[in-house]
Amino acid sequence: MEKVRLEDVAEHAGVSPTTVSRVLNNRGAISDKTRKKVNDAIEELGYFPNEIARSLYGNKTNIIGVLFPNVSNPFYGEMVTELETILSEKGYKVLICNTNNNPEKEAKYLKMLLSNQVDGVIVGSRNLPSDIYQKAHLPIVAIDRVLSEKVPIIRSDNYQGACMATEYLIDKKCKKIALFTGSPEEEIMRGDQRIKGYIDTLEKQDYDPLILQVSFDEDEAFQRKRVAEYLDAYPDIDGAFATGDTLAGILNTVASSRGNQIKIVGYDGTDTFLKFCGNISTIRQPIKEMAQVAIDVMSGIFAGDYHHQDNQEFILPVTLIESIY
Amino acid sequence: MEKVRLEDVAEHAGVSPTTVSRVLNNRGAISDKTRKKVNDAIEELGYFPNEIARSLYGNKTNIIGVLFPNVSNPFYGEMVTELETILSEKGYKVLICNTNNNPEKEAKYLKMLLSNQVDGVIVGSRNLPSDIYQKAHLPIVAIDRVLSEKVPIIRSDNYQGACMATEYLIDKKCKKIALFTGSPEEEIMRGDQRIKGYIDTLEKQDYDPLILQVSFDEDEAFQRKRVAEYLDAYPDIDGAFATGDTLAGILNTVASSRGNQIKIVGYDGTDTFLKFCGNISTIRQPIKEMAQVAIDVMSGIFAGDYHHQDNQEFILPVTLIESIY
DNA sequence: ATTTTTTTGTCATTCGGTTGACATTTAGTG
DNA sequence: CACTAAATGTCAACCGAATGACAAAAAAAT
Repeated sequence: MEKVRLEDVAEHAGVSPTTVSRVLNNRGAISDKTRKKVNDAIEELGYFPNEIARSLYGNKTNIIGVLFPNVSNPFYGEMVTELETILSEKGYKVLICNTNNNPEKEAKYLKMLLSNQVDGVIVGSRNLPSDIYQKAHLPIVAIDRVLSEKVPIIRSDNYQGACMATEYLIDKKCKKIALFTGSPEEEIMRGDQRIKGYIDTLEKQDYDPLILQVSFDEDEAFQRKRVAEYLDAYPDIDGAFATGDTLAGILNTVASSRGNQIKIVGYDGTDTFLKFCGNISTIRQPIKEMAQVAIDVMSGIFAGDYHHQDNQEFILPVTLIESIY
Repeated sequence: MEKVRLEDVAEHAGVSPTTVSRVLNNRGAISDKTRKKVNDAIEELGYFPNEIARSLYGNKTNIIGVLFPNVSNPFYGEMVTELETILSEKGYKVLICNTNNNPEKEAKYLKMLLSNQVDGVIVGSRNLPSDIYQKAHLPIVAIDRVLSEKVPIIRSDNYQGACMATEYLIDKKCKKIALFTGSPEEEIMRGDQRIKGYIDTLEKQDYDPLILQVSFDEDEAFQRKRVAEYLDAYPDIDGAFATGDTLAGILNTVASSRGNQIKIVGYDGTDTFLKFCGNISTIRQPIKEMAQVAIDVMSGIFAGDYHHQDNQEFILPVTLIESIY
């Protein structure tokens, strides 16, 4: 069973290749009769145009590269799902890349995407020196990441979300509100917005901030141990804002197993988290909306009606999801 | 900034296009001096070969299509991550498709993948009449799905897993062990292996099975309500096997909020679930290993050393992960 | 029947790179 | 210096389709 080509269709339909092409692309004048002949032949032979050849000629692949740390993380998984769903409806295909936040991998992937002539890239990963992205000279949008001044960013309102979470804990009469984060020291120093929102809100009300770090790089057992140590060291903690739902989940497991009564607010609010942990409150990022905006912005770049202002940001509002029980 | 082509590299390096091609593909005899000249030119111009053109000529795209219901589901998300990681190391790229178990979407995606000349397809979705996959005439492997007799299946030992889960609950002295499933009626009838394992194990020990259905298609609030109704209707339930972790999570939330003491065992054991819900036991499918086998099988098909036996199955063992606390 | 239109065919070129055949130049050896 | 071997260059065909120009045939209009 050989591959069916346009030429085969032409022969089978008793017309010229050009005519088949005209039917396929709705070009020129074609009688209903021939159109039917051609379509029948396509049907009978099970022909479908070779997109590779089309891409080559047209200098457009309709492929979008999607560069994220890890689709197995529900936040990225849901983001990629939303992106893919919207893009697919627009006739785009999605090449997926899991960088694991590894700079070499990221560079390799970016090069791969360029070699494959993708029409654009959506990046939710980080770590590459910004000039690499600038040199790429390709429509790029970033999700919650600063890539370079030239790359527009779509993100949710991290600062506002952190404030909401912290205020919520204060409202709930928590006396000692800790922050649990997986971010590395340098990021905390650099002024992560979620941490900033937490600190600002607390200080405004004369609470003392307490920042506890639980490295993402360690395995789960170690993270549990670390959390337990913190709870031992600060037994008066009765409220906690975790800057990610994963950490909120771990914290919840550890605290409840020890009988600690701690009100927890997580961050992300993925469907997965809501299903798995319905009893933990969280700040929900509007993933679907972010995906939509990312694609709108990229479409704008395609259309050329995007004026390269530097440091463009699209910030979407977050919502507090209170645990039901 | 125009696109850099092989020809431009040749000109810049002062050699012929053929020589550049020879360097790129390690073909023929080339002196170290020219090789360096060419590589320098490549570097200076920031050239990378157009994979589209290569694919066209070579009749091979090195793209694998990956067809799953939904990457936002942690099981599929982790599966896709593992697949992508392994494939990427082998020089393959991954086109991702979220079918949502929608037959039309699935058909559309399959056609798209064929148009894009993918070298193979890995399917974790279902629902298409098997002849469509047979007609596709392309290397295909399925994950936990029967596509047709011709398509090899990689899955974990669902029956054994269900037995382990049920036995565990019996060991833990549960008296009334219910099964919660999201599978539709017809699938239950058809003899889902997880359900069968549950029933067989119970009956062997003279327990009465109790199968409770919570539709996947409903939203979360509705699922909670449904679960609560079940717990009202059967207040003596003290053990539960949920055929998916999502359901286990919901069940856990509802039960603990009502003060019901129920031992729960879920199914899948994704990293996400283990992190979010460390206090629920589950049956872990060896996702990484399944991904590896799927790719090995596909490589076998590529290499032609795969003899088309019908109904080939690769069944991997599962493990029980007991909640830590 | 003749003139217009409308359809369809022919042909060459393009997209960017690969490859094989063959010619030619350069380098290495005795 | 002659002779062989290694290194490059030239050229054309190819992968599968798209497209523009032009010619030819068929259908519709006068």
